[in-house]
Order: sequence, then structure tokens, then C-alpha cells
Amino acid sequence: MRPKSPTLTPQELEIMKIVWQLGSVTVRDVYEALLVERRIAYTTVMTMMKILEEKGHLKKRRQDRAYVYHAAQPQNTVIRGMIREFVDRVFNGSAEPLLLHLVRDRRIREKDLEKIARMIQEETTGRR
Amino acid sequence: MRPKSPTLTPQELEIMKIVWQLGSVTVRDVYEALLVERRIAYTTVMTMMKILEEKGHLKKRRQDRAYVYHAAQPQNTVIRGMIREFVDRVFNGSAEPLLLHLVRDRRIREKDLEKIARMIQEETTGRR
DNA sequence: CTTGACATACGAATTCGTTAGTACTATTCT
DNA sequence: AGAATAGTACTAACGAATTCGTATGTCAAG
Repeated sequence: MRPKSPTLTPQELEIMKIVWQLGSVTVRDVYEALLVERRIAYTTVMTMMKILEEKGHLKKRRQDRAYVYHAAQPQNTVIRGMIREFVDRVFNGSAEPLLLHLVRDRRIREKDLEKIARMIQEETTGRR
Repeated sequence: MRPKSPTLTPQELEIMKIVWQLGSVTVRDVYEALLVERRIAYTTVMTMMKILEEKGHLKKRRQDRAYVYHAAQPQNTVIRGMIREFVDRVFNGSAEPLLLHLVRDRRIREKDLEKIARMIQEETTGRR
């Protein structure tokens, strides 16, 4: 079966972040987590999670009266798909310009930059 | 209600790419460039460019009978904004995880990785 | 001067993302 | 048992994004 669309809409992503963080959740769990940030209706969360389940991002099983949801794919896989879609859409598939932007725009703390530079060194020397 | 996109929507971006590449364009120029990739109506392009002008991404001036459009902001500025929005939405504002994904997923050719590693070295040693 | 080419203006249809109300069911509390 | 509570299903609605048709105006060639 063809894998479902790797991209999530903004609100879908918000919900998936909570699911990835908590592991197994009910609609109520997600609802309460979202309530901390903003006003939202319980049924809205339910609708979104039903859609996410239809799209293959969530799996559910019944437990007592309510459904318990869990992520169908690991976070890394989905995030990787979103990055790929972004790189394709904005940079026609080549990641170098994005990397250059990130490095140049000082959006990253210096010590992290250095850490990453070391990591690149290891990766590149390790695979030849 | 779907929130109004603060950045460029996919189709808007497609048009802006053409504008940035060509400099000054008429609707027809963009229409013909898009036709190479896919079927689209002339009036669709016109509508999109009108919207882009209303949103402040394009400027127009009359020349003979038609409008000539040009980008209101340089490509780098707009792309930077899109990256920022993406990092905020997907990574809660921190760019390191994105960088890590890019480096780890081998989406980048080795020589480019090395080039970037050197660039980081210069940047980080240069600013302390 | 009429016709054809080409431009814009206007508006409308469609799909999608997002939000939420209402009806109904099942469980729990008094 | 009857009421309150908590869950799902179904439906509706709205705005944003995308697409394009029709009406209309203008200019130039025959």
C-alpha cells in the first residue's frame, strides 16, 4: 500500500506533537494539552484525530468507553517527510541552499554549530 | 477556518520563483513558463498575480496595454521568512534539529557537506 | 471600420483546513 | 431509577486557496 502523505497540516502537526510526547492518548488528553495554549472545543479535537486516523497517522483501539490513540509512524519518519516536502517545494529538491541559509543566518547557537561541524567531519571521513 | 498563510502558498511560490528568475514579467511570461510544467489557464495566472500584488509580493506598472510585474522583495528575504516559519512550526523555533536531520539523512552530497563544514569553521572562529 | 488578438475586471465554483454544534449512547453518581 | 457525566457520530459552516469562464476594453491589421 502506498504510504500516506507525509505532510501534516499545522493543526494536525500540533496534535501529533502531543501524541508523540505522551505516547498513548485519549481525545481528552490531547484536548487538555491544547487547552493550555488556546481555546478549542473538545469535538474539534475529536474531528481532527478522526481525520488523522483516516490519513493513517494515528491508530486507535477501544479501551473501556473511549478510544486510545497512538502514533502510527515514529516522529522522525514524519518529520523527515515534512523536511523533504519543504526542500522539494522551496528549493526544488536540493538541500544545500537551506543549509547555507541556516548557517549564515545565525539562527543557531555557536556551540551547536561547532558540534555539528564536528559531526559532519566524522560522517564525511567515516564514509569513503 | 483555515488561517491566512503568512508566507507564500505553494502556487504563489511557483509564480514568485519565475518572477525572481526573469526579473520583469508580464502575466503572459509567467503563464508560458508555467505551461511548460502543467496545464493552466491564463486567467488563473492573472488572478494569482493580482493576489500576490495585493499581498505585497509583487509590484506592477503599466506598460502599453499590459502590466509589467516585478518582485517587491528580494528572494533571499522571502525564503528566509519561509524557513523561519517552517522552523517555528515544525521545530518550535530551534533550528538545530533541522540541521541534524539534513546532515544525518545524507540528503546532501559529500563535497557540499565538507564545504559547509569548512564554512562553519570560518564563521565560528571568526566571531569570538 | 470591422475583426481578431490580447489585455484586464469580475465573479463564481470547488476543494480543503478548521472549528464546532447537536443528537445519541453508555456509564456513573445520588 | 433518574440525572449528570463523558464519550462518539454526524453534520454544518466558514474562510482560504485554487481554478477558470465570461464580459469588456483596446489596439492594430486587413
